[in-house]
Amino acid sequence: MFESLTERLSRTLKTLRGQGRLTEDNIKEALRDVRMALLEADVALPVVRDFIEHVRARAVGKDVLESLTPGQALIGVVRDELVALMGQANEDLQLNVTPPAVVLMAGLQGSGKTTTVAKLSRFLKERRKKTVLVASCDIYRPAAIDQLQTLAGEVGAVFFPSTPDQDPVAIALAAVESARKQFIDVVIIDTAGRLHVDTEMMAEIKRLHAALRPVETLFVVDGMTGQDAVNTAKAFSEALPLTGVVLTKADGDARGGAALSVRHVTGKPIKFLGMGEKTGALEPFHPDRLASRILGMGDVLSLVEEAERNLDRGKAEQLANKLKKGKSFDLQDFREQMQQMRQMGGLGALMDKLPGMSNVPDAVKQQVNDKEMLRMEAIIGSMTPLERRTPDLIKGSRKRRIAAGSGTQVQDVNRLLKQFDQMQRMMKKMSKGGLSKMLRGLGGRLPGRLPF
RNA sequence: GGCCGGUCCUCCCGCAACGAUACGCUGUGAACCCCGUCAGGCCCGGAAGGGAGCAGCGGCAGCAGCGGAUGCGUGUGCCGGGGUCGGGCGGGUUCG
Repeated sequence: MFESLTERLSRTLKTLRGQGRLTEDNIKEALRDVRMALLEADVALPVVRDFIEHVRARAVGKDVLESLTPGQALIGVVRDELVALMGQANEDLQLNVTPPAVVLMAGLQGSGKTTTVAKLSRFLKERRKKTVLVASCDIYRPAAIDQLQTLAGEVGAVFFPSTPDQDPVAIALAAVESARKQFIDVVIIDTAGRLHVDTEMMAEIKRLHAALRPVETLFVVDGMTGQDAVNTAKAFSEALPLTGVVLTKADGDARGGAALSVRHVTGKPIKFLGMGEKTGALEPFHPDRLASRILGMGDVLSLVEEAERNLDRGKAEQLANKLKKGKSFDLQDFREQMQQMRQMGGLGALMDKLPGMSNVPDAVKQQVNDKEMLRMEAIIGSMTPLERRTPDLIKGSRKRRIAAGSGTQVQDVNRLLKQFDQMQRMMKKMSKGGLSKMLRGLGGRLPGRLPF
């Protein structure tokens, strides 16, 4: 995400030269480039102007500490200002009210509202241990109700049924009532979306808001629409007391203008980022982390959190023990590691968060993309348990079978075996040289997995 | 010479024993050149949909162990019944 912005900024800041302290002169050019980068990223003009001004004010006269290049010093300032721009700290949902806490979702059609409802349900359920009830007030599009029902089943939320002939307000009130009776913690109300901001819809959502008095009113907006996203957010925030914004499709947004502008323009914090189609792909919005990420410094913090959450510690230890006993790392282990990696959102998400990855050429990134990994898993999946344990067994006719069964070529199987071989050798070395130390920090294993 | 009884040889029937088999159970099972279901991955399609199909799983063939009917077989049997040619032994009286 935000690749093009990241790329532009890091290039600019890296080339900054000068000595001793930052002066008006030596940062002037750099700031002009930063400004260009931001504008290209579709950040709203007033936002850019303010931002540059702030950076200039703070940067000028700032001493460059020893061992820092002026570029690094400026990065520090830019980073701080980015954080300030996006809202200091992560703003959590306010759920400490008499249950059920009502969350109202608003947004244009196609912004990903219904999906976000599902993602949010899952998020609340898995990470906050809340019970969730969802209801759709989108009476204009019956398919939306069905869609929500399906998604609710997937994420384990209670679905409150509604039909197109009901009044949205009636549905919403009934849903809240039902939740109260069932002692459900959170009620999420999905609303109708329109292609454009129109008064009728605004009236309806105002009615809903007045009737429900929701503790959270979240505005869902498609990050890829850039300036438009900011404008609609502004329109909504004037009509409704929004409590936060959810920026969806952030993974596909190379520029990031919306993420940077929304807060400044509307005064509302971004609370979540939607990072993909899967129901688990919702991240709390951390301005500081995102700022680091944008500047190509990576987001190791999120990465570690993610790892903590997704990696199976038991399995990791099992593997460690196995290796310690002198058993070799086999294809089964190889596969498990790949699966765990995919649970963390795949290589793409991983590399996005690792520092310095913006310097890795795209060609290399593509070489080890997620699709490739999926195929590798498929190849291993086509082997018998015996073959996974004893890869040496795999010769000509077996390779042919495996390739055919996994929809790949024999060369692909060969490549996988070769990669595995390298990995195995590495694991052996590691087990000799204090593997436990390596495994203590789970993060330590990650680089070892990259097959190049 | 004829008669009767055992015996030996031989034949038939039965019984038993053993063997092989049908079958049953349990385990194992062919990586693929076996079947079913086929995750993933693959293919065709704009899509809706189709299709091929590895692993797994469930089976089948195969293999091993256990049980084992009818029927079958047997250089089996201090077994039972019967037949017969002959050998030999014994009995005994009527007959020549």
